[in-house]
Amino acid sequence: MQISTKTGYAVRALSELVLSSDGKPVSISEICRKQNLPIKYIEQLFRKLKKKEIIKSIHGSRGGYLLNKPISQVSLKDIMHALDDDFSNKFCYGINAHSEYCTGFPCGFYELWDDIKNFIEDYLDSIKLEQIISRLQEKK
Amino acid sequence: MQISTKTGYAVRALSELVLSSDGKPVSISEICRKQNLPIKYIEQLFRKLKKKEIIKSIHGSRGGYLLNKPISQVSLKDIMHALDDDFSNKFCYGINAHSEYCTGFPCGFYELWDDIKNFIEDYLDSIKLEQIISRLQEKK
DNA sequence: TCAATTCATACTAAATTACTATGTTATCAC
DNA sequence: GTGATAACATAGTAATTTAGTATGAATTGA
Repeated sequence: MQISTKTGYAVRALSELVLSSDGKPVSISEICRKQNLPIKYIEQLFRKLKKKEIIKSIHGSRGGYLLNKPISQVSLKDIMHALDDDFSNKFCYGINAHSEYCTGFPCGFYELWDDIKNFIEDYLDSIKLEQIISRLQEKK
Repeated sequence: MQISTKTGYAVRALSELVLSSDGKPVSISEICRKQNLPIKYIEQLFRKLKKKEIIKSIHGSRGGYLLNKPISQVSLKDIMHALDDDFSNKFCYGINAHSEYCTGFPCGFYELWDDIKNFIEDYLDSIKLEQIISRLQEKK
């Protein structure tokens, strides 16, 4: 029950993308230089974010990435889902299905875990990149 | 960002403890037989729960465990904290402190992660063993 | 043509997780 | 007082996950 380093990196990288972009694509190397992040790892994360259409890319020299949606329409939930393919499934069913110690599905606790998952996902979905960035700017 | 198997096991075991106890201590072997859980693993978890005074134990033959608080005063947060020593610290600071890719503490994102941690912890603290057990009984 | 970029896959070291193994100690029933 | 049944304690371990690195190919602008 914690935010992963991966999610933390993606949020830092996406924020930097937004702040550095003035309509032109921003390269991963620029983002990683400014935010002190591992280039090859962020490349992987950005490809996943692109697959989910959170960002788009431009190939070649002077290429890079651009946000594909308004910052008010990209949530922490979106980002986490993009990075972790079966985010939702893992939440309960992944707890102990396939284990000999699982008492079958759905067990008596299923709805509990499902409610928790939904509550937390709704909350994470309410946190948009827009807010994250304006928090950063307030601090300056 | 998911509930661990460990937490799942502890909730199952504690619920079984409450349901099986009529004032007398319930042994781990009985709990694990009824709930299909690994005895030696649950022993470890119960020792941690005892250290945090969620349960108490009685040694020897006919011994076992008893809840140490009313079911209305044991929350999911309490259980998770008992099982995972530095639950809170891990949440943000553990994201990437000590990593060469951490930009220092507190970084511009610290308050974001901290707010998320607090929100989720408050929510988990609102879920009491009492509710968990009454959910189980509704289903019967 | 070259440099800068994204794209793709495979590999890997370290940490974590979910256990098992091997005991010791305490208490009750007989 | 002996044996069974418990909790208590620590060490080990196999599988998985995490957070990367390595090595390259494909694409495009200057």
